[in-house]
Amino acid sequence: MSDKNSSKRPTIYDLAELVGTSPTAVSSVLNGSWKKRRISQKLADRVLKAAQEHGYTVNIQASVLRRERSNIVGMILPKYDNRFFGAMAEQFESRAREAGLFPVITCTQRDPALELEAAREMLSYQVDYLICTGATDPDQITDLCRAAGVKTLNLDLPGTKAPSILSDNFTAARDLTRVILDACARDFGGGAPLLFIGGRSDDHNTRERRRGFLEAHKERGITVPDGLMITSGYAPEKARETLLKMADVPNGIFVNSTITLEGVVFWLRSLAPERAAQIRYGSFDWDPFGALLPQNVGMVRQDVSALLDLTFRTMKDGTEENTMQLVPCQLEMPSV
Amino acid sequence: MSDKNSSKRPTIYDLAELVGTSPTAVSSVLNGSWKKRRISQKLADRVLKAAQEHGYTVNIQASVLRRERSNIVGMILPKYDNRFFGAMAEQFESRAREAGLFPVITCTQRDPALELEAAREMLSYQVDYLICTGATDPDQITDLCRAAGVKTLNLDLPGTKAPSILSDNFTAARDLTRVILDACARDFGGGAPLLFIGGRSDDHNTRERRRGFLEAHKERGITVPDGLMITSGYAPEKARETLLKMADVPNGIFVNSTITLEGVVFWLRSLAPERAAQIRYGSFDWDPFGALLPQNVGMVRQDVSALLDLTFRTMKDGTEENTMQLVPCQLEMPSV
DNA sequence: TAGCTTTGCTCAACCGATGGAGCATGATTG
DNA sequence: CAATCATGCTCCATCGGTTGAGCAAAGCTA
Repeated sequence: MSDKNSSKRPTIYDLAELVGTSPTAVSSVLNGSWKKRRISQKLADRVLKAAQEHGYTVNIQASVLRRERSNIVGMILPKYDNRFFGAMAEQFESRAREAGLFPVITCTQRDPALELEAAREMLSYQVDYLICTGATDPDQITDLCRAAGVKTLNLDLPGTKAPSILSDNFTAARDLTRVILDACARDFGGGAPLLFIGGRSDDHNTRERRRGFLEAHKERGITVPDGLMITSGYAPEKARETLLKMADVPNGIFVNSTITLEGVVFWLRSLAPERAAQIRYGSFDWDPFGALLPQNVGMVRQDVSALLDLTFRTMKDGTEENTMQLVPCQLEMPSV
Repeated sequence: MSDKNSSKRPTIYDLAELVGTSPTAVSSVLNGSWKKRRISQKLADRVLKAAQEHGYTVNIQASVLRRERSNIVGMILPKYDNRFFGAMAEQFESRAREAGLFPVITCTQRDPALELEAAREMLSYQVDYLICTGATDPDQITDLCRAAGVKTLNLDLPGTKAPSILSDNFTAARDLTRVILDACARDFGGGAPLLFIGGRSDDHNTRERRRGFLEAHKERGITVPDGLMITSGYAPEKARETLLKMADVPNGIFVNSTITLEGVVFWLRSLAPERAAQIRYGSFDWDPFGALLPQNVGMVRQDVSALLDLTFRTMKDGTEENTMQLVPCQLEMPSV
């Protein structure tokens, strides 16, 4: 006993011996099933006291191995490098805990191979449910998990084989575009059409935002040439290089993510102040500092709470159908 | 067999039956110990093929339960809401994977109770090692883990009972303070002493930064009144309220984190442009957009790569001694 | 060809928690 | 007073993978 305590964690067997009872009794006291098992209050108290004193923590591996459900919920996330994903991670964790579940998050660097590997790892952990956030190829993950009897949900990017929950990209993009167009009209008496920069043309959100972008132009009878729709990735450097090489950058820019915005803003810094003053932009995705930059006229802020509310509700429902639920975004305007 | 496949994941027993061999052989092929166990290449190939075809993934719970080491490394992190912690999380994950370990990260909202709960949860997962990042009370966690035979390491905030790895807060703060003082001297011909805002006076990093701040003043023969050292937390709102209430805000401000900077910048926005133009600040912690705000004269960027290099090296060493290793920071100046 | 080594595999115990089945008591009922 | 029931516990198999021990067959040596 004492030698065990010295370096190893106590198990229910150690506690049972200490208290003078059976491992089963200890287990049932510690996992809360003791009333059903007709363990006396007196014994329960003694077990709890011993557990407390010896710093007992359940061995999840053993527990999960034996049970049918693990109560572990997994989330895969592309990155931790912006406020949206950061908030998703934080809120996912706290909601899961509230629901008595164990959250496990892993980040996949927007790499399809890593996404699959991460999904496999989650299956290894015996997750009961997997939330795929911003996955490049969510259907492949859904297939993998379904084969293992694990339900999945697509968050922020839709798939076709499991429920999807996403922001209403179209409407938000249209509204943001209107705001940028208005700002250009107000400050420069023109400036349309705008430039659309960032994202990938094969990604659903980018397509929806582009649709909203075009819709706002169409409303005003403006046509947008193909050369003004630049969707060659989210990377800041890409955006910056593109802008540097571009002969005629429009006055107004629709930036498709805060990560891309980094590149845009870097480019802006390289311009002569007079030229820079002739630029207005808005971005899809919110950042507290980005919101305060001088030429910024609006940012779309995704509603993380609402997205996760819906996510947990859908998870509890247990739906496996290919449904798509949209959540409105907030449009944040500079409070100048 | 077939009915098992329909909803459940295959186990080594299923594969053994499929291939016509023993579970032991399957296990050893799949975990790489088969050469030592003198399994033939031929059998190994057949097992691997079957595993591939049936989408086998190991049950980590079972595997870890039996082994002495779990290869799981835990990290607790206060928040995901800034670039520093985001980068720490991403790089920790990728380095752990490179080393063949399974990373598990959880965030604790700067809440001491949650920190303890998270540490307990990590023990439940049988982590081999726990990295406590920015923990409020790291020693308590070290005690808890040591009782369970698990080594810990304190990252970013030091403890007294386990190795600590942190940024050289003193030097970086002194250098940043010099930069702000220089900017004020250049732009306003004075402006000293500066205001120090953000952080907690009971937190080691804040104390070190304050020491560097005072040192830079002392070099120039400037004394700083107590009223200019405001360390009532990191929250943006606090900083903003404080500044709003303050009678005489100095021209130069040392902001102790990007989170606090949010409050400072918000306050700046509320000033008349002429007044705002009379302010210069620098911040401890880097943010790409924060770096571009007009009155910003410098940001301290912690060297995440170096911090994690050292962390993994210390982890491999297995030291348990109370040592403290410092990593220099980078000082990023606006590239105007 | 007996005796030894190597090759290629299987057996069975085990990790820690869980839950169905079961077994003494003591209390209650007809 | 025997039969029934409630109480308070214990026994044991089990989850899936790992590992030390062991065993049969083939190869090699003297």
